Amino acid sequence: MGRAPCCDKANVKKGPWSPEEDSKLKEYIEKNGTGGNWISLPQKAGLRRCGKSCRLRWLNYLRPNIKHGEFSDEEDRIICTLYANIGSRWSIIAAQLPGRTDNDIKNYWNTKLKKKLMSFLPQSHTTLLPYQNPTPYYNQFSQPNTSFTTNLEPISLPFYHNQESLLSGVSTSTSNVTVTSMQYHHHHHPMRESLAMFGSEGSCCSSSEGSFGKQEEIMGFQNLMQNSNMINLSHGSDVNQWETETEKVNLCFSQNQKQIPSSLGYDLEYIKQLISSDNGYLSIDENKTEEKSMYYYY
DNA sequence: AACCCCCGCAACCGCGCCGTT
DNA sequence: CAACGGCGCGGTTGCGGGGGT
Repeated sequence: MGRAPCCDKANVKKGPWSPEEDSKLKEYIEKNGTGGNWISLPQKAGLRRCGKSCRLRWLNYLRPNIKHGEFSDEEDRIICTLYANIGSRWSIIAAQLPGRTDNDIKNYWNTKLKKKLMSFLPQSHTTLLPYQNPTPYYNQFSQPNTSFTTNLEPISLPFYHNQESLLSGVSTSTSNVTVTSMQYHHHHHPMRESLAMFGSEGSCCSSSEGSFGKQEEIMGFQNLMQNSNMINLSHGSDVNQWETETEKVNLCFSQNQKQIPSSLGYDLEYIKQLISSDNGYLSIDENKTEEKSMYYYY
């Protein structure tokens, strides 16, 4: 019992777009807009294409102000910073890079940037990563949360799907920008899941048959970021800022009528040790209570 | 010159969410 | 409140071009 196909696959052209198809689509949308209905658009525009295909072609290639070509160092830095914090949420990352599409960034990351970065990653950073049973310590009723600061220009993460699912707030503190986001629980959340891995004994992994899966990659990447000078993920040591963060997170939770799990189960000391080691990037203030630390990451 | 392999990118696909009925 | 249709997202695929042998 699969989902019904979105279009008549038999009568729909697939594969690369011809210049004629491009101009038909462009002309139609420039004249009429998308009409809020991609499914019926191809027929109206005289195209034998699936609506989804038209949408993709328009968004990734035909719409105005699309930037193609080399990514700048600044763009690299933004991509790396955001990937380290939110993972492969390409649409959100793309929203911070005017003219770039999520597809572009995804391809760029997978083919070039990741390799570039991993070439900086010492072997030890991939082998010492504690990969243990990724038992989720959050439960389905908890709203995962991540909070981080960067030295980037202020950015505002877009509300995602709906406000109950994702709350985001941006506040500035001196030269730093603090971002608090809550993401709906179905989506992968690298920080949450990375931390969830730390906690328990156990050896089996149900999520990936490979020896170095997605989460390890992100963890390794976060380690790399911490140990390089590419970005500074340090949290401000300002207590007021911390309080603001906590309030913000609490606000998010109260707005959602959600409960923070009473016992998250991971070894906080270990995490602290890990994160605050080396040159102190992504450091956690020793004065912060365990409870606050939990709020901070969840 | 011919073949093979690798890489990059455009496009496809499946799934989850949301709004509407 | 459930069913349905449409949209958007992230992962994956496959084609074409370029470099190496």
